[in-house]
Amino acid sequence: MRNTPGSGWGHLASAARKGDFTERLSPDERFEFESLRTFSDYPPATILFVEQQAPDNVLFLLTGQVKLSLNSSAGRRTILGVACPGETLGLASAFSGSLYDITAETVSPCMVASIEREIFLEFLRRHPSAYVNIARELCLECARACEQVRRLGLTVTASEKLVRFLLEQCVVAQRTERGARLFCGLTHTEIGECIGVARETVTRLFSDFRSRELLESRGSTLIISDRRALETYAGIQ
Amino acid sequence: MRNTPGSGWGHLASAARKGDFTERLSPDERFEFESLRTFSDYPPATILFVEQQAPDNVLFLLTGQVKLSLNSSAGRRTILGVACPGETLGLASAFSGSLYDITAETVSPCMVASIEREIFLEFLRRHPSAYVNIARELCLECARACEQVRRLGLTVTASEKLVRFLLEQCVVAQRTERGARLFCGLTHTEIGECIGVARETVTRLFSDFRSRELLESRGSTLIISDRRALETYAGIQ
DNA sequence: CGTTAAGTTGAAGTGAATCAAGTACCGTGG
DNA sequence: CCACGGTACTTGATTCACTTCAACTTAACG
Repeated sequence: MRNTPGSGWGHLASAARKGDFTERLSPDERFEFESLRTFSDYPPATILFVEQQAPDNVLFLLTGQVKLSLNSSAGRRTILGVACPGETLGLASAFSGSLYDITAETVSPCMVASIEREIFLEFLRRHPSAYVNIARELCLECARACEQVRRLGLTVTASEKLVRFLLEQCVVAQRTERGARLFCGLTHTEIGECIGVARETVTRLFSDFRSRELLESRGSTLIISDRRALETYAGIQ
Repeated sequence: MRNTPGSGWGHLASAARKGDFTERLSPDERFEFESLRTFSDYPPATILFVEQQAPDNVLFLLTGQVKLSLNSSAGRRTILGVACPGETLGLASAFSGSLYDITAETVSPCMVASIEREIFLEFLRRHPSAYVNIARELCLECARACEQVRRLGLTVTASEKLVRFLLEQCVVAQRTERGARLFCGLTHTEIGECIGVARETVTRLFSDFRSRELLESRGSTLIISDRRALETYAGIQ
């Protein structure tokens, strides 16, 4: 289950997440907005910004996937999720001007549009209607953080955590005759960081699920034949 | 440590949190905005809205404290925090129109202003400048959720969780000659739900801390004489 | 083809949950 | 005034799910 660029849930989830800042701008506004942007390309595993850093720019992800995480000084980490093209990155901090509370790291090669914070705020002042988009994006950020609180705070056992996590991913899975088929480009370490359990526990749970024929996994591809069986095994409902 | 109405951290934290929706509205806008509101009074322990409920109204907390939590169908709960006067309640859901992802419950007697969602959105359409306030409030919601992810995901031991939680509260504590003095109107059960540990563990940790003279507690009042000692004991830094 | 990262599996240790029993406190009403 | 019920807090004993450590295999990549 290696971390092949572009193999994350990201590109699939984009349909569900669908952030797009230029939506609902008038053609004029959109033209002006786009003229303010500068573009950068980043290879995989590039840190775009880290916690405690001051936000100088507002970032818009155009292509690629970006891993959003919270890190402790003790080296612990929790992954909030993977941002998809169209999303803004760390907008809550960039807008409010407070230090970033998350870290953003590219997973695949990424193209990012960037606008200097002050210029962006100035644009907003001149075109308040663009705030609709800000608000929508901020709602997405809230929802993402809430999801993570759910994952970490409302689950008891490790298997429940993992099963819930997998079922969340199923909303973007392909339905096949064998069951829901989904592509997970995250390593066991990263899955562990998503749900707050140790790497080895993820491995053990996967092989446990496999031996009980609750799922099949080959490489980054998972096939969940019987959602219901998985749920009941993990003690959900 | 009983739950006396009005004795939560809420009224103290309000200085730090300071949400106020009418800020940065022109006098005219403010007048119109205020004319749209209807008012309600609620006794303590009233549920204002629950998860999965559709947001029909946008709520503004005028007086009192409101506990914000996430609940699982299995009866598990995690408390995000306590909203203070001036804050909007569940704005991310109310604005986006998606089902509430949190539950709001009054802690003390509360006065709440309410505007029908459609009317509120209409007001926004006519006065886009009011979006500044929306965005600011949404940033607060994001920050609160992120804090909770930190509490749940980036701490290892229960004592670390509790110490970090207490130190967070210290930002609004009174400095006395004996140390930081703070008022915590939450029960052990609720503290446990804040940091994700069992009620008994909270009790044990408090008595442990007390016996090591890391803090004093009488009723709802806590005195932390030596922050540094607490931190090192919990393995922080 | 060697080096590094990811995955796998076993054994051991432990922190915290759970269960259980008892105490302290508060308001109410006889 | 005291018995009563309810809630919160306290403490001990037990259990177990998960972490940690360690050794090893497998896969990726220059």
